[in-house]
Amino acid sequence: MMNSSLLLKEYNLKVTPQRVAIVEELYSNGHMNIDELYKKLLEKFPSISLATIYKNVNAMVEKVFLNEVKIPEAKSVYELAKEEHSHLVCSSCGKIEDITIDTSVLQSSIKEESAFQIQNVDVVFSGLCKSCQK
Amino acid sequence: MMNSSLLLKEYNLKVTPQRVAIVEELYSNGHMNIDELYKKLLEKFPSISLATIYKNVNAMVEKVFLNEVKIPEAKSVYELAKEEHSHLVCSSCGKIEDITIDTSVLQSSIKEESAFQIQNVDVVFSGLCKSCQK
DNA sequence: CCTTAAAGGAAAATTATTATCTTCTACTAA
DNA sequence: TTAGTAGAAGATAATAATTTTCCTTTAAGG
Repeated sequence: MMNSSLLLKEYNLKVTPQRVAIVEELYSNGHMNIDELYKKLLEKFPSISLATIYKNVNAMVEKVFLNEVKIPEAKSVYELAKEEHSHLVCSSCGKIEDITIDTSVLQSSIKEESAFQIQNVDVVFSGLCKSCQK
Repeated sequence: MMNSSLLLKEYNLKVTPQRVAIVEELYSNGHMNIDELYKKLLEKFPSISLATIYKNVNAMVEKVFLNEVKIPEAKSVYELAKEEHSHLVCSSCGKIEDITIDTSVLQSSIKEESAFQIQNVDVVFSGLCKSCQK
């Protein structure tokens, strides 16, 4: 269970039923693209507009309440912001999982090779999930 | 210097002046998005169509002659396929650099945490390039 | 050369995203 | 509580991005 309204308020987002639904969908599904969100919300709000999805997702990404995750050969998905983590994507069924890995190892190797001042690391693993391995 | 024609042939892509130009632009610029490619090629081929860029880039990606690189908060860029490597992106000026890192460290930590069978890892570092640090 | 499969270009068709406008609703301050 | 208001929703149009179609041209092999 989660308190979506409270969360939205903390991020200075006005609480509306549509926004609450977006948050709850993402909470229970983990990662969804625009289309999936739209189709899901249509069930609850038969007259919801796709523009509403776009506007809200964009607003939430602005506030860093949601993160956009870019996946190789697939549409971007969105997730509720949380501690830093990486992603596992099944190249067969598309399933996405979170995984926590230690990226500090990488950071240090960068320092030696490049003059970049690193602020962030995005890691996406592609492979086969358990059920697609068979 | 490089032999674009030969390369194209090796990938079973018919050699046309437009394709040669795409390869040579990518060879000298490293990473370009569709728009940048289009604008550059327009200089050489004033009547080139944007569809030609799309069709060729897609064809080359299919043949795994080009790779699409998805960058956070930016358009995808394309690069000539080569040994596995990661990317550094300057969040200020957009500059993109290649970097070789050892991702095997990550792979092993996955094995412990997840049932995924990893095939590939994409890593994108975001930060400030040397000249944007000042 | 000649033939042919495939590429280029123009334009149309799709798809994705954003903007505009009106109506409605969540929040604030009296 | 209620009235006022900023901002959200919905409908629709507009714009942008990408793909497809169709016809003409061209690269490559015989």
